[in-house]
Amino acid sequence: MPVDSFSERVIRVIGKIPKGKAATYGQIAAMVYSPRAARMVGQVLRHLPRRMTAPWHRVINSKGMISIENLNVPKPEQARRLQEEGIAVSFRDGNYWVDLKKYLWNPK
DNA sequence: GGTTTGACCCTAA
DNA sequence: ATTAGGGCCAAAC
Repeated sequence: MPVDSFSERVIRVIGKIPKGKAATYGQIAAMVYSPRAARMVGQVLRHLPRRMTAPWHRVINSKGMISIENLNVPKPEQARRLQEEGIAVSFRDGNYWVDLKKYLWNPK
């Protein structure tokens, strides 16, 4: 029996993000019925196994910035993965940015 | 068990 | 417009 843990729900929701779109942490938190647990979403991804095929790279913060740093996965890799999906990523002030107006996932 | 910790977000100054 | 501070809540310790 699979446990209906917060982590499982988060991973499940991330798997639904369509290619070429991006979602924010807060957005995902809201979708798992814990609108204030945005930070937790990041905590889940922090412990994500490397073999995970889930599109974790489509998750960014509310400003459209890639928040990753000094973890097992470097920022440039996430930026490149997004670009490969057709998402424009710009580099500003030492960080990568995505235009949320264009690429934010609009779930139903 | 309690305490600490964040891939964050929102508000106020 | 930018910056600073506090809240959040589940997982890790």
